[in-house]
Amino acid sequence: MTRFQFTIHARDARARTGTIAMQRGEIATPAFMPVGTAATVKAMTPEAVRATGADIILGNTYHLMLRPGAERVARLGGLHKFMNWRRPILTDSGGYQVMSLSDLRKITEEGVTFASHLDGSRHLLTPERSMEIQRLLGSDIVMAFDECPRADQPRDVIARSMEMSMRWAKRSRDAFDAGGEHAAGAALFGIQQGALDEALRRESADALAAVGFDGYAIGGLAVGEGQEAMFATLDFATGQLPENAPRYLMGVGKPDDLVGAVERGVDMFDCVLPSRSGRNGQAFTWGGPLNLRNARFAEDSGPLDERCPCPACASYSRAYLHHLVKSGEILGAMLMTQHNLTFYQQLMAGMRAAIAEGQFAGFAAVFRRDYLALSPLPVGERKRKRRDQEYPSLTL
RNA sequence: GGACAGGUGGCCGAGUGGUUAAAGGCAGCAGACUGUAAAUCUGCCCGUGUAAGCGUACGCUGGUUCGAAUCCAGCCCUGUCCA
Repeated sequence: MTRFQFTIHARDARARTGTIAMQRGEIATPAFMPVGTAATVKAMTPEAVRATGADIILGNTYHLMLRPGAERVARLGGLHKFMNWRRPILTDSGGYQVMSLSDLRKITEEGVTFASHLDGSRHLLTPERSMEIQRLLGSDIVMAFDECPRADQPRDVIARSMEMSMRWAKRSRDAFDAGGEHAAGAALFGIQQGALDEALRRESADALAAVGFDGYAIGGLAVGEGQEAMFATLDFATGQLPENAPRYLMGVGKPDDLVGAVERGVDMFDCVLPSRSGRNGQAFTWGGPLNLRNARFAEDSGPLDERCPCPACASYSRAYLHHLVKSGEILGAMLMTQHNLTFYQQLMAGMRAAIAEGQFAGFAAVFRRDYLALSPLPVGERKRKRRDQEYPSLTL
């Protein structure tokens, strides 16, 4: 029985492609993991999620703890059975909610007390309780409980936060290991912190390596610092982490973020963007993002993306999707999410193939040429220019 | 024919003498979204102008007033009810 095994098949400069083998299935890396916070990838059936090419999805400790409750999920046979996703599930520990719900929580060395965003009830999340919840859910990849701080904090705040997260990482390790049967079959990932600071990232990476984890996540990025700063951090952060374990960049990102991060040695990603943006009318394509609410799509009979194999592109026009999105129809959210998740998986598959063939640099260059355009114009100008090129007859 | 009620910006709808180019919602036009408090949020939305500003505007016409979407008169139109 395969508990957790990461095999690197090929390297191309700093990029790698490989396989994570687990009890519930294999994960091809670099991998993108759709986010299913509340035991559902919103607007998608699990069958449809799998059809996009996803090998693994996320669930969330904080949200499932509040509703329906980890103990209830356990009584119902675990998260996989509950939501009918039989492949691997990674559960975030609740660390992100320490930031995103910062108005509703209080942090101490012991842990974080949340006032539920649902009913105000108080819940103490500690490394130990987070491990217990993730065990009750039946998670395949358990994330250590951390504090994800905002990147714009002073260095000493970031340092203290990181140091506490490292103490919590050790507590997470100990609590996870006490998990008996679950611990024998699941994997535990530690999370590096330290914001944009190389020395703090180094310190964090060393602390995690000393404890020992199955995989290493890079946390605390894509929290408003901008792509340039994020890439500058990844330039040193991936190299600080163990070479033979998967590196997981949490919460990232936009398609061009993924390409740049894989280029810098990242193996795994998760992000709400393809699913949330899909619900909000934005489609990702090889030619860049499109806002399907825009009037220019009202009579565009072509598919979202010529090269996309998803059902939304095979059978429906931009005009129809424009109509569905403008009308607030549920089907619009479904088809847009289906497309975006498929596009993300196609992008990952393309990167994996390019790395295997030693052609990653060329792949990245072509991707950027089409997705971002060559022009060094500011984003707004660049978008306008691309639009003008793509739809000359509809330009106002 | 009569009695009530009412006619406000693309639509619905506040406003009953000055702080009103006129609340709010919808529609429309854009933008944002990165380990999901999100099928969400933000901006614009009479014309012209980069802007200050200027012009026009609350059914129509006239009147009262320093000042009218708001008060008065006549007319036109809509709804409900009675003949």
